[in-house]
Amino acid sequence: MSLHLTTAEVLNLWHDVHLDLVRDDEPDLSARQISILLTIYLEAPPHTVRGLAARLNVSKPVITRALDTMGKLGLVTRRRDEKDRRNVLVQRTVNGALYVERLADTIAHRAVALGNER
Amino acid sequence: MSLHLTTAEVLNLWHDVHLDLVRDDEPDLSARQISILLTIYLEAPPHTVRGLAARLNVSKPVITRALDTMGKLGLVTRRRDEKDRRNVLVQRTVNGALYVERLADTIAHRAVALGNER
DNA sequence: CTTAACTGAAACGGCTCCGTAACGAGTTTT
DNA sequence: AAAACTCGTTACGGAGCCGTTTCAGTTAAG
Repeated sequence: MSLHLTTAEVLNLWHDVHLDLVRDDEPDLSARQISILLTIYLEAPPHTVRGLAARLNVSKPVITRALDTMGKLGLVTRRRDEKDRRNVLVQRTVNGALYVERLADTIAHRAVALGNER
Repeated sequence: MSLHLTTAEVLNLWHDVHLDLVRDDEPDLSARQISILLTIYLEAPPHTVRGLAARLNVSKPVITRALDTMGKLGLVTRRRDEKDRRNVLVQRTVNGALYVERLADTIAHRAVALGNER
């Protein structure tokens, strides 16, 4: 996939993808959860609670709770850092990778559809 | 703005924009609210509760509540349809238009930043 | 004119998330 | 060894959103 996109088209892309996300049966993640998930899957590890909180400019409990929720959904896992046992390392999972991949597919599909309209 | 975007870059765009949305002080809209808002501002009127519910594949109370919330935020307004007083017509506001415009700016800015990385 | 159909809103109980403050475990400092 | 510090979690009251059901107002059909 490789596309030209204008400002108006990017807004349409935002609209279309959100429409798809709402329409499917999967639970909608909040903006914060999406940010956390994509940070974990797109940026280089290690990822700690404190680091994620600073990166998103939110409090640590927000991260803890989001990890709780996404952990139940199987999207991420936590593990103690043996080097410094105060830290918790947030790790990727197969399910999480699949989720991100599906999101990418949804976006790509909608982007291509937009491109074809012209 | 006019850019080439690969699949991986679109995913990064999703990440970056959500990061911006989380970091600013404005209240984060849910995926459903975003869908409703953009449907109202991008698609041709008239927009009714029933129509929006069908378009998003959700129940009518979901729309009613989202309109309540976004109404308080000044993003949309409701008005009775005088032709058929059962209907409620959802209308755009100046504040809502500004919100959508700012969203477009955020996306565009991040997209351009992505393009410059290459 | 009465009845049926349709629209959007309100009511209810349940679940999630929020922000703040406190806490236990682990580490570093003195 | 004790104090100070750091990290992530838990506790608490409050707010928002959810799905379902119920309702009042309006229109169309018999």
